[in-house]
Amino acid sequence: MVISGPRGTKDMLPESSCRWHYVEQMVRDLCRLYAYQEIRTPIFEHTELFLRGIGETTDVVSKEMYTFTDKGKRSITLRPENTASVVRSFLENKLYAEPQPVKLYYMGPMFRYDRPQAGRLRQFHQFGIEAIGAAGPTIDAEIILLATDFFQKLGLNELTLLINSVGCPQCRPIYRDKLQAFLHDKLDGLCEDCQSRFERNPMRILDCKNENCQTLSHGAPHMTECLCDECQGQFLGLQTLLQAAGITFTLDPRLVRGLDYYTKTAFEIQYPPLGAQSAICGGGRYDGLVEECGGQPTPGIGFAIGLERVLLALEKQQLLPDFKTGIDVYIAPIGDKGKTLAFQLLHQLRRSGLSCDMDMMNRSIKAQLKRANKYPARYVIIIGDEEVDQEKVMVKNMDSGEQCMLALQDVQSMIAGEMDN
RNA sequence: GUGGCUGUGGUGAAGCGGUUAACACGGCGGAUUGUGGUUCCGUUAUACGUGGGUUCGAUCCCCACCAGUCACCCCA
Repeated sequence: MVISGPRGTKDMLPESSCRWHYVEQMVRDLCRLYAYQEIRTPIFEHTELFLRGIGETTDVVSKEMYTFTDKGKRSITLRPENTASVVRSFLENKLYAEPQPVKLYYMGPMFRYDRPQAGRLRQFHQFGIEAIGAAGPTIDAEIILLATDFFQKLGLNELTLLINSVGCPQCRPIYRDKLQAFLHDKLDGLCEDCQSRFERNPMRILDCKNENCQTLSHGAPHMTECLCDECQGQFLGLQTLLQAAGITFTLDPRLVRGLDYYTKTAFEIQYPPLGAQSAICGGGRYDGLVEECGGQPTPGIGFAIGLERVLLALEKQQLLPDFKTGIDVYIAPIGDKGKTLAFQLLHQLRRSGLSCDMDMMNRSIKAQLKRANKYPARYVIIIGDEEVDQEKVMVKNMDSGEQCMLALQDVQSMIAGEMDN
């Protein structure tokens, strides 16, 4: 019986890993452009970090974490997202002592115990940005721009940018009260989910897809109508900057992020053709998180992009380039005498920087040429008894079909020379 | 976690109570003597997701489980 991989995980086979390299390279180039540096935090953390950082009542923490007890009886959790870890690392490594803001990016696997679906895996990969230490709307705008730039560079259009403000500890409670007051006498008409949301997170009720709930919540006050001066300033400032940068966005008063730590700016980028998993990027400000994790009050903002979803979108739009699998030289020995020489030549050519392979299957010359063609290989070097005796090899150009006998020591320079043209 | 749909070889797929379980692609080999990409020929493969049940008999019917998928939930 063959053992299968765990549910919700995926192997990245050679063809797909080329795609990952492509996207990852884009990430690295872009982050360099925007002056963000890579941080790599552990894949597991003390469970406590996520409980405190993300919030115990959130779905992610309450039902989606991979938590286990290690041999030292510590409660350990595979990271479901990376912001809490980055903030932990920021504090632990005293990055607050470095020039502010600290601009970091990360890429790597995250884990959530969810029911798998296309675009939703239990081990999935995110590229994320965290800018810690700056409060104003400029950094918010920069981060949103970085995200939209990323998608644009990949050629991805048809994206929707939604922005909202979720307020701060000053104004959110006031709004919450107002909203609850509005919904109070409608409570019985709401769906089961929404009834439980009423206490836990009433803002989510506005987001419910249930028709009845939609009707009942119609006319409810919006967070953005209740923002305090500071939050209002931040929100308007961001919009001005985005407009100045020529970014089109949609104000979505119902946009709420799922993690407790978000304050003020919240945004999401969607790619609608992906269906239910259309959220391809989500982010926002988390001004209270650093303090929550035991540091000085420090503002921060970040986003995370789901790379599997990006890849799905690129596939759908046929935006993935052809990745070359070809090699420079395939060496085809005929007979035992040729093999040793072939192996020597293989090694020598590789050391000179040419990508090479040779037959290891004892195939006929014909089959070897077929193999070389499949790579495809630009040159095939044939080494039979004749060649060995004459200390020469046959070099065949697979594009033109031309071939010539060359002395061993001339092979590398001949190929290198031709390839330069 | 809830509900719907699906599950045949490496891949795409026919068959739907009794079949040597098609076909295509791929893989491998060959079409004389040491030469590829097209074509032709041959060959290959532990294929009916797993476990029960109904039946004389199950790939086909029923149940459970597993997995995928879609939607919900949530989110990237």
